[in-house]
Amino acid sequence: MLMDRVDSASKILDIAERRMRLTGYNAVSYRDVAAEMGIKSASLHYHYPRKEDLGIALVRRYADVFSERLKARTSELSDPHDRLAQFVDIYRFALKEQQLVCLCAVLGAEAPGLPPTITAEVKAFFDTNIIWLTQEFAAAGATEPSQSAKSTLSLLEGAMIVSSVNNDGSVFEAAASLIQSGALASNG
Amino acid sequence: MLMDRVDSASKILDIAERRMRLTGYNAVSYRDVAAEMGIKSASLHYHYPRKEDLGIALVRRYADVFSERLKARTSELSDPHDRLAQFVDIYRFALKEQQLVCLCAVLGAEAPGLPPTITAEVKAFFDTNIIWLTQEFAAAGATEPSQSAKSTLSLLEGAMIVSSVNNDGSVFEAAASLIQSGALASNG
DNA sequence: GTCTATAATTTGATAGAC
DNA sequence: GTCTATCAAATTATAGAC
Repeated sequence: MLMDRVDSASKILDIAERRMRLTGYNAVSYRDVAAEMGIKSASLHYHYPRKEDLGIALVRRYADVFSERLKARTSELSDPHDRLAQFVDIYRFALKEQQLVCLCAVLGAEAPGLPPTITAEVKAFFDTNIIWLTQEFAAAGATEPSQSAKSTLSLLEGAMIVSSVNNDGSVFEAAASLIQSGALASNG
Repeated sequence: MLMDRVDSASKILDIAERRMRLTGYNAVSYRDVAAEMGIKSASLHYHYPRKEDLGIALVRRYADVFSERLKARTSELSDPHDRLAQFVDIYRFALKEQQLVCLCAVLGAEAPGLPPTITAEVKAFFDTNIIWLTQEFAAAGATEPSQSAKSTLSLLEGAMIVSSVNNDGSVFEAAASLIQSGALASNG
């Protein structure tokens, strides 16, 4: 029937991503990921020879999925305010529905201890986010679009962590409503 | 001469804290900390039998030092705006002078993978911060002091991570100036 | 308090059969 | 692509001498 057999490589990424977003890079082992998949750890090395390879693939896919999701949600919206709301909602969905913090917030927090290639991918994700946000704030007429963008990203990433640790969704919602209020569109 | 011999227990905390703020909990080993101190890892276990004990002591001291520092900086200030500026400046000092992210941002990002006792200490740090900030925003006449407090903490923690990964101090400064502009004192 | 020595476990990784 | 088998290294932790 050619059933729902997703290829192993992407299933590995699914499991590893979820675990890394919960516990960080170093707490995730090949054995644990393999066990959750129902295969042996040696088989993981066939797909991702070194752990660094897995990490890079993880962040790249994460960034790609984010970009596609953002594009899909905003392609038919022209109002920067509406587009920004979609940006925020992607983060909200991850935290509320998946109960997961942003992968790049987790890896970013331990960045100096990661292979530099992985840190570079995390930085690229942040950069892409800031560029997108800067364009939106510029279109919205913000006085300092770049500063608004940096603060918006920082606020969302930080709110995910605090909200997660404190098990208090109101932390994220405070951040989300602040962003959508337009308070970040004017300079400090 | 009774020279500057700081007791081992606190020197261990100094080294372990710095390393954990760079790489996270799991990347820090007793051997590495001991090597940096010039002693053997077995000696660390005399002071902190289990790694969990070390982690708890680490976060507790971090929270205590933060509280004392905040008190010292604000005890003679009555203007909430000035007091808030001191709060922000403690975070700024850590990032700019020590080149370190907040310990609780790092541990918070990997919280589900830590011993629950350590996660509880991280949560306590966030709670204390939010309570202090809420009082200040209330005194400043904010419409929703609690929401302002949560967003302020989230913004600072997130800005430290993004600023650190991107090696871009302007990320933190954008957050700092936003907070001090009073933009977070009104509700979304 | 620090040492030597060592145990028990986990980890990332490889070789080679199927 | 997945397996068995195995390895070298690292990790947390303990026992007991000094």
